[in-house]
Amino acid sequence: MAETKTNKKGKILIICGATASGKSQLAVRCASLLNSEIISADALDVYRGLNIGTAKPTADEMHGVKHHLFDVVDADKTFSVGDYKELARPIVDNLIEKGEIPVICGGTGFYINSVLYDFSYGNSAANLAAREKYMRLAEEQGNNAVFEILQSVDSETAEKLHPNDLKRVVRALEIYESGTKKSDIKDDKTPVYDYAAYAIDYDRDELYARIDARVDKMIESGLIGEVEGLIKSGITVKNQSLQGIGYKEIYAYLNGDCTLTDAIAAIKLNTRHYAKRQITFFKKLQGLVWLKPDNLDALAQRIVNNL
RNA sequence: AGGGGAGUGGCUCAACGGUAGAGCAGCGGUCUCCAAAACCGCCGGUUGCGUGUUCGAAUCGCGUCUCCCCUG
Repeated sequence: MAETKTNKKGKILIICGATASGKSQLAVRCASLLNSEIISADALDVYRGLNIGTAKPTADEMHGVKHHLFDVVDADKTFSVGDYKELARPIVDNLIEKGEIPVICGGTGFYINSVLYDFSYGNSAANLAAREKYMRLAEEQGNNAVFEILQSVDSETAEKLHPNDLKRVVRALEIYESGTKKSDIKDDKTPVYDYAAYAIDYDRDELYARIDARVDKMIESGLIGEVEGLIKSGITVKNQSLQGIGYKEIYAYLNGDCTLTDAIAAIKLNTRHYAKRQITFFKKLQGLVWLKPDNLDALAQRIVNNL
């Protein structure tokens, strides 16, 4: 008998934070020291063919550490948290079973949460038909019309949402149509794993400067060609993959909607906004330690020693 | 040098006699299957400078500085 009282499944290391803060490099060093593997938690790294714009680590930068969840779907496919959770959990569990400490590294907090917690996400997968129906209604009669429907079927959820937050209002309706109410969900908010989480905390100015520099480097490295290639293979802005920062702007440029200068400026700006949202999101992660920038090897050593 | 136009929050612009509005940027936040997405909120100007007219000027006059265009 003597099952340990803890209900946690094991220990994992999370390296998260804003884009361009050095997560990937730090994670590789940690995984190296731990002799473990990295699981990416990034909404765009999962796509094949998106390399430069996503700043995916090169084989060289991986230092022989095994990386998971890169290039697992084609660029014309849709992908969402549910898919992510389904792919990530088994990998994490396998590593734990082997006695290793999996290193989850990424900037998509929403995805990280999906492995950390047992959220049920409304107990219903995306219902495209319903989604389309309500989106059309919103277009024809306005956001409020859709919001009012939600108020009538699930007022509790409606109270928490702003009428203009169409995506969530529609999703709540989608859940309602599947037979449950979003407000009926009572998920346990206890982490499934025992975890340690770190992020590198650059001063805002410095982070923004790093972002600008990285965007310029992406252009130099051939981001435009990468987007051209995707377009040639039939990918369009309608595909999630091309809606990523760096991709949609270059697409607009190639489409003649703006100058290259404008496109580059837009990529930088959107990336800064994105970084800010990431920081806001991660502030909610319990126990996250914000590290002051330092030599990455030293930081990794400290992190590992504290595990 | 002469003629014309413009100077308003970090940027682009609105108000054209009744004590200055907006978009963008910036900052904060939300987030349970599109999350590199979507959404919400907040701060910030006394209007180049000086002077005059007026009960009252960003708005009118004069002077001055700066910028742009045209002519030479």
